[in-house]
Amino acid sequence: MDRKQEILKAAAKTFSLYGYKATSVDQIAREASVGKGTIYTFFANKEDLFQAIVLSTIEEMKQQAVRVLDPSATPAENAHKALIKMLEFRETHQLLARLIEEERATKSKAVYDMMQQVEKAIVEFIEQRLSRALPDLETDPKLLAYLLYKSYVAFVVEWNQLYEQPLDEKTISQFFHQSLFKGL
Amino acid sequence: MDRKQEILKAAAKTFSLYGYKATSVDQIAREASVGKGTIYTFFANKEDLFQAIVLSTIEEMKQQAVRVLDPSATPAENAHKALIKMLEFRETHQLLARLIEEERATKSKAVYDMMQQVEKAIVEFIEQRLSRALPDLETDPKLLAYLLYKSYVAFVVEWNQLYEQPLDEKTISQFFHQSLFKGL
DNA sequence: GAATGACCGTTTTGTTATTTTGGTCATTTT
DNA sequence: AAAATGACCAAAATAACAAAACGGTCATTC
Repeated sequence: MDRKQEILKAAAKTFSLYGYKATSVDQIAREASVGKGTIYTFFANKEDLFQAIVLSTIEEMKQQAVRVLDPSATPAENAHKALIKMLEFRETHQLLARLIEEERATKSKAVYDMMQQVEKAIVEFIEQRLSRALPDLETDPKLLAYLLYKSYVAFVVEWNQLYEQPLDEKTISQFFHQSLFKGL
Repeated sequence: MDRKQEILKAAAKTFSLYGYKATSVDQIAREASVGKGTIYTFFANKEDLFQAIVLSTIEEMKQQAVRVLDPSATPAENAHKALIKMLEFRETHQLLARLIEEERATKSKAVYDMMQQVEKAIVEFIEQRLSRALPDLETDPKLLAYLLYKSYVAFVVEWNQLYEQPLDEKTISQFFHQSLFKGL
């Protein structure tokens, strides 16, 4: 395996384990069995390397979302499935889960920026699927995708932060079909 | 004016000016021209006093929301008006604006809890208006109110955190009538 | 020419001394 | 007698400083 891939692998591992800030470039170099200077021949700086890791994680997430799509299902059902899968990925994937935790605990600009990229990727994915499946929609697909994403986060992730009584997934999907997806 | 009101007035003023954590009980006592001990004859502790201030602020917000309702308007239009007004209040009112800032900058449990109460109050207000205006709704009004609140926050407050291109209020209200309010 | 680690200025962390804080309660004021 | 008060206390926050760790560079090595 070439050195760049070795570095990427080591960085993904250590970032996932300790988070962005708590991982030192020395640590990554040691894990990759590479001199520290070598890292800087492939990446401009620590954040640039971080960016590369996050980008490939986003690709992985999108692939998982594609895999869950069903050509025979309605656009609404596919949007639902894709969103649920991506939100699950966001909370399950070692790196992303670690970054969410790190963002809450500290207030690192770098981590915040990366999580924002993840958000944008999800919205963009939904938007593209939406405008492909429903080409002559009167509403702006970007606004619609953003609304769907924010609504899913609100119900799947944030509901429990505000209310004791948890919300099971059946209730959520039923409610969404009664409200959000009504006009779709 | 009696001492309790004097204390409440002083606390509201200093909390609004310096935030919760940066305001000391001594400071409030001085501002209220009252001995520190007197404060503790009316309130169990600093947070209890804070709570009282926030509760009355919430009442003020709800009153402003009621004032904006129009009996001859549709339930959707009234929900829209009330939400816009309450979100505006949240960002305009000295105390709440200060607390939002404080919550972002530090991670104080007390401030977080209070802002959560504000959120709950907004959702509850919308829920009550909704079930009064539309008594035989097939969807749970609490879920609907929560969806509306979260959607308005997403578009009115959070959109600019993710995208450069700002969203004018006309576009937002038009979009909501095409999507969220379609089934209402 | 690619890889390296000793090296550098800066930032973060650990430590201790000092100050400020929320809350109490014996005393004073009404 | 009841309400008000501020000196007082343990605990928490802050300041000041030393020491360690950090991201990034670059002369040297491979």
